[in-house]
Amino acid sequence: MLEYGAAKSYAILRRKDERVILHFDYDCFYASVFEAENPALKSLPLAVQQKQIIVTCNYEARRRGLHKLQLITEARRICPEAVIVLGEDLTRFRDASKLLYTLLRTLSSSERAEKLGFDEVWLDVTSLIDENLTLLNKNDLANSFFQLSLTDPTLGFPFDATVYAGSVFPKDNDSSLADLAPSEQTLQMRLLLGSHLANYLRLQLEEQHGYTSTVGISTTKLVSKLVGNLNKPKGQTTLIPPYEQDEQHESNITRFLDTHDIGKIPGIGFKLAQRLREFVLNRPATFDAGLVYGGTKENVTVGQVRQLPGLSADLLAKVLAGPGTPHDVGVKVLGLLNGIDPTEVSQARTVPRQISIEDSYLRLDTMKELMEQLQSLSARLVERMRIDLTETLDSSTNEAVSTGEKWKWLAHPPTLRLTTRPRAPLNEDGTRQRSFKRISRSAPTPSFIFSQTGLVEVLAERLVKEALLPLFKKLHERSGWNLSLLNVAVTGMVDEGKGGPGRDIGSMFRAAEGSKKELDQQDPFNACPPDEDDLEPEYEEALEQQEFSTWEEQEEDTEEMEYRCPRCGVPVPTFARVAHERFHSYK
DNA sequence: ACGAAATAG
DNA sequence: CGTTCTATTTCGT
Repeated sequence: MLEYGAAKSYAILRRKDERVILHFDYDCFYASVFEAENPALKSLPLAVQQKQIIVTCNYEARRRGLHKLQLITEARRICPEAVIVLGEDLTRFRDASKLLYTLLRTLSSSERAEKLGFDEVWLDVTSLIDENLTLLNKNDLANSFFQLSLTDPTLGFPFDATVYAGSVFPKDNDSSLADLAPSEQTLQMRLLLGSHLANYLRLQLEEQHGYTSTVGISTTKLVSKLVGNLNKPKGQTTLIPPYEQDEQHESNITRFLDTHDIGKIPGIGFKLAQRLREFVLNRPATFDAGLVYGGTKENVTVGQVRQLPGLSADLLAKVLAGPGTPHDVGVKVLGLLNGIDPTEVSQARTVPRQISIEDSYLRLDTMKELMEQLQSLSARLVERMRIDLTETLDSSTNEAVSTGEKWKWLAHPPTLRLTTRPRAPLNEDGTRQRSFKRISRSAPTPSFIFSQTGLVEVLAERLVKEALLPLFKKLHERSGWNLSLLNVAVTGMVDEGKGGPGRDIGSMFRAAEGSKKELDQQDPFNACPPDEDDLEPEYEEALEQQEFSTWEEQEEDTEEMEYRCPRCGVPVPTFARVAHERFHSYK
């Protein structure tokens, strides 16, 4: 954790490129979901509509002049033969997103798999890459085999380790491997392995579920996400070394980032970009309204900011200061400009942190209409909670029989929140404020909404009366409200039944991929494996799930062939492999 | 803990 | 660029 050299008032940035991170972006995701449901659509121009706009369209439609955020009327005029489907119900997208995410997480055995929206996933595949680095036969790199599993050496794919899979940046790569410093050569090999893993995973997404994707491969979330954009759709790009700048080489990271508009950098949003542009251009804020699609705008690049004389974290902190700005923006942004991003790919969660349902209105100013809308939003919220926060109980288990319950809550959100956006709030003096800001109030979540017997509609009605109306009164004590938005949310969910390591399927994978160094330091003479009776109850469930999710691809191999643990050499029967791995992973 | 703000798809 | 409907993180209190 030494990305930033320690210093009081200024920070010295240091590269740290010890990870391999893949960033997946599913191509025109919404359109692909409809194509997966109905493959006949693949050859047709297909667009997905929400309200009055095309939110995305397939590449056949793009060839005919359709594009994102296009008005339906315009789309119809330009391409009357286009198939336009409604995509306002997000359920199918949420389901497809989960399916693909599960495949990526399972195949890469990655503890760290982070979703952004429905169509992006980061994988930190460092452990898997480093394992495979040690398995390479340097005398026959062209005929390498990438092992996806520590326990099953046959699970994986052959590949040619003398070349990258897919595209690289920079293309005109003139520096040969031998020119690079040893650390850069290692990085080169790790990224090369990453490119082949990415290629394999893209193939699996397409073969198993029919989705094409675009991938970026590098050492940080920042760069992996940006570099993927160079070859889309259905492509992948690896940002190749050198990453570190020295006398002979310019850093490819800097070379790549410097041409980007400042606002294109993830983490530099609208506000920060505006302040940076203003600072570089040395003139008051530039307007940002009224731009036509594809129109020009003030272009300030990462390179322009990065190369400003006297630039420091302190200077950036002063430039970027404002209400709500994080205190470490200076260091963070200076890092981003230099392609340094220590942000970890976060662990897979079993439940989201919050669920919210909202709707917007042209006018909402009567109590009757308010009650109806709160009722509708509440019902949708309870439905979503039952989908996203529960796990269906197997009717054959004891638990279901003893409790008579149909499902188990995976989380109990402690907080209920009501948010509104007043359209023209009336002050005491009768003047009008123009604001699109949201205001909210929250309260403890009433426990009755976790009822398994209550009808959604009934629970929703009670939620409105007992919890939401009091919150609404807190928000709008004075009369004369007129709302343009209502939002009802439950927040603060934490993964339950996940008290410590080894208590969920995710950490089983994590354990199985734990760092090689640690595993090698285990005492090889320890007795193993432990009796199944000694395992925690969660083990059985985890074993079943793991078998299902990682071993189902094997077509044969149902024979009892003897398998010896690669760590300690003891024979381990198939059914006990997970337990055995676990034994090694925890001291 | 609560409410707002910033960022992102 | 905007908007809509989300979701996450972080700030100040």
